[in-house]
Amino acid sequence: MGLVKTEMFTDLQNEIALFAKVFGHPARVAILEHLFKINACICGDLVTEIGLAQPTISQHLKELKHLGLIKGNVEGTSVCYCIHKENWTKMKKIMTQFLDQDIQTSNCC
Amino acid sequence: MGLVKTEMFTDLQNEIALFAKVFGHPARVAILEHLFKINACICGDLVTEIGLAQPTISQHLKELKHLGLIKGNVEGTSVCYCIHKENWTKMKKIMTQFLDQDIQTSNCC
DNA sequence: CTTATTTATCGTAATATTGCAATATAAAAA
DNA sequence: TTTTTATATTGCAATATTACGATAAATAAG
Repeated sequence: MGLVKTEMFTDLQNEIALFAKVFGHPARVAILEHLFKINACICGDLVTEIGLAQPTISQHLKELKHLGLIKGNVEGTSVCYCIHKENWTKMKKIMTQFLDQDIQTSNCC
Repeated sequence: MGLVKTEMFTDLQNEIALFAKVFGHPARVAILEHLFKINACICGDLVTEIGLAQPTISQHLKELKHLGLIKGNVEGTSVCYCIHKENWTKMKKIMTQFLDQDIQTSNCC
């Protein structure tokens, strides 16, 4: 099928999965790391920085933007992208809570 | 293509993406949450707990096990699964470092 | 040994993702 | 206005993922 049955899960579980999915590609990880490193917003430099074709980068940027993790600012012919701080912080809270679940002493294994 | 060009990225970027990808499905999020909640290891109860078919759950468990995040213990005809603590902690460190990148004041956006 | 029980594997259909060439769009420069 | 530059969109081929029925494998129970 290739079709996720989202209706079987809680909103939070689906939200965690959506955030995780967007981090599930190294190009998007690289894009985000670069946006963090180059504090000043970067546009098409990402195409040369990452090694992928321009349409591919554009598509990855679109997904990151769609989830609200980055924002883009049109500057002439180019577009300046940067991290959407508030949304990043919100996302971080959700993901950290998931990762930080208490590991108690287990009975088996 | 549907083919990720992993060779263009660092080992760390690929590792982050792999961990994130496994969290990118709500069923696997639900499985992990349940394993954390039910401290004692759980086997096929996951099939009834989550609503998916047995082969589907088995497949998701396999992926989690393959990444080392859970381990399974055979107990008679059933298998007891639980969180692999050490590996979970290692993973958490890597993911947290990624999520905790410093957000400096940006120039645009 | 035979039969249940539980989990894993195989095979396959439906859908999603990735990557890029070609092309469209939009704004700046000439 | 025409041309250049930068980015987005479209269309498509290759591959990956998801889900599950059928079935295998392995152990327990009778």
